[in-house]
Amino acid sequence: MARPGRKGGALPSRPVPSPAVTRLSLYLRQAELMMAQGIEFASSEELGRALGISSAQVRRDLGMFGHHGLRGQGYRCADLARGIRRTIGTDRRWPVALAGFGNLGRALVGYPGFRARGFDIVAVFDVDPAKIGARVDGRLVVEPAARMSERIRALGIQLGIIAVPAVAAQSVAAAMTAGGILNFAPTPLAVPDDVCVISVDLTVELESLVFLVQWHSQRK
Amino acid sequence: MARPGRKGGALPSRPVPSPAVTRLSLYLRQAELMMAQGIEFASSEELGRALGISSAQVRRDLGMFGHHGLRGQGYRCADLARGIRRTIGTDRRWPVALAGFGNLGRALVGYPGFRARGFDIVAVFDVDPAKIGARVDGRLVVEPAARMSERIRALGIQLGIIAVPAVAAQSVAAAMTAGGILNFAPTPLAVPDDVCVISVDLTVELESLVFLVQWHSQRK
DNA sequence: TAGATTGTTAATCGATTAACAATC
DNA sequence: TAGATTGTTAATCGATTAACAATC
Repeated sequence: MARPGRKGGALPSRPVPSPAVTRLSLYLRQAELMMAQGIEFASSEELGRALGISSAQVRRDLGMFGHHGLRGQGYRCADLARGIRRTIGTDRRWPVALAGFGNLGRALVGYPGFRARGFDIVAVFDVDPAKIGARVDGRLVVEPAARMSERIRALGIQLGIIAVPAVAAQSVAAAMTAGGILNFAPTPLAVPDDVCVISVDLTVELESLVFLVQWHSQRK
Repeated sequence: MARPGRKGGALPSRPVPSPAVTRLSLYLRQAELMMAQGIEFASSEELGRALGISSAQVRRDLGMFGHHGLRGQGYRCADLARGIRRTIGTDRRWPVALAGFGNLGRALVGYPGFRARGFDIVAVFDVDPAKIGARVDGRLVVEPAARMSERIRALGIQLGIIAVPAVAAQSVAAAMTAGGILNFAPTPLAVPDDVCVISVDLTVELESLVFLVQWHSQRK
């Protein structure tokens, strides 16, 4: 989603098959959690309660993607998790390229949630000569941004993360010839039609929060 | 959204007055950018084109919050920026508390976009004795998480950021007695009715991206 | 069977778009 | 004035909710 947003606001990317996709990730996580707790079946009511989503919404979302439960019993957590992974496409691992090895880039390389969910950052790029050649996580080396396009092709990478300053983001995006880009730069990105962009804009989120806090306190 | 922010999916938080709020931040940034370029007036068409939003949407969004243009001329960038800041509540600075001084926490403290937009991280907390007492950014010291609640009250802080592991997030949220929480932990948060939560879930975003990439390539 | 819960329909709600009269 | 662009209406589109028959 380019959620102009939720999420984030990317420029040309395609129409999203609805917010249901985002919730699919939440159902997956919840199903995994319940499995780990030894729970075999979860009803739409239980899944929804844990996530703050109505049971009708849960059933509709899951049905929409062909994930079925058993009447009277609910959804088998193991099947549901496996099924959602297949729907999302994370029933295999995805190599990821990262552009920008600043504070945020460093945090993303070390983010445990990515690896645990099937994403491996396998290449890191920066323009800063002082960073190029630096060891990353003990297993990678920061490469020059000028090589990015070539390396992405060579490694068969389809996903990229942009964690560079806003002024550099557009040119980095142009060189990031991947199928999908997760953009953390606070700027809209113009990309070819066949590239999907999801933007995560930290300042926008914090500003939305401030608005909510004020709006909420005024209405009391 | 509690974006779900969008974004994300937070548990009890109130209904959001629509995605228009998120776009307000984008209009603000664009208006500031245009001002910096010496542009006095911007039409809804120009604002929209720069952001990938239709001109009708721009006019409706701005009108909804009482921001008016001049027929035949467009919106005066300076007035628009000032007006949106007032609507959002960022016509003043906001002190922010940060819980969790791991990789992500460190990146957020140094994130230039926050400071530039009126947010000052004025207190940082962690449970790890090895981190407590550490200098942050040359101007702060990591404080013990046990003191968080008390310190937030003493400093009059209304905004908090949670950047701790998922297992710890719920208890941290309970101690974070702020009006609004920006949650980076990949877990739903249950908070009192008068606390707003926006969740930013990095894994969910990357999973949505993978789904989009696949969906997009299948439809060709 | 009785009890529980799905899958799906119809109704509602909300957000977006198209169009154009108003007006600077 | 003529040209441009807003503000707003009505139409459309999409997502959510409520309800319940189907069925395990």
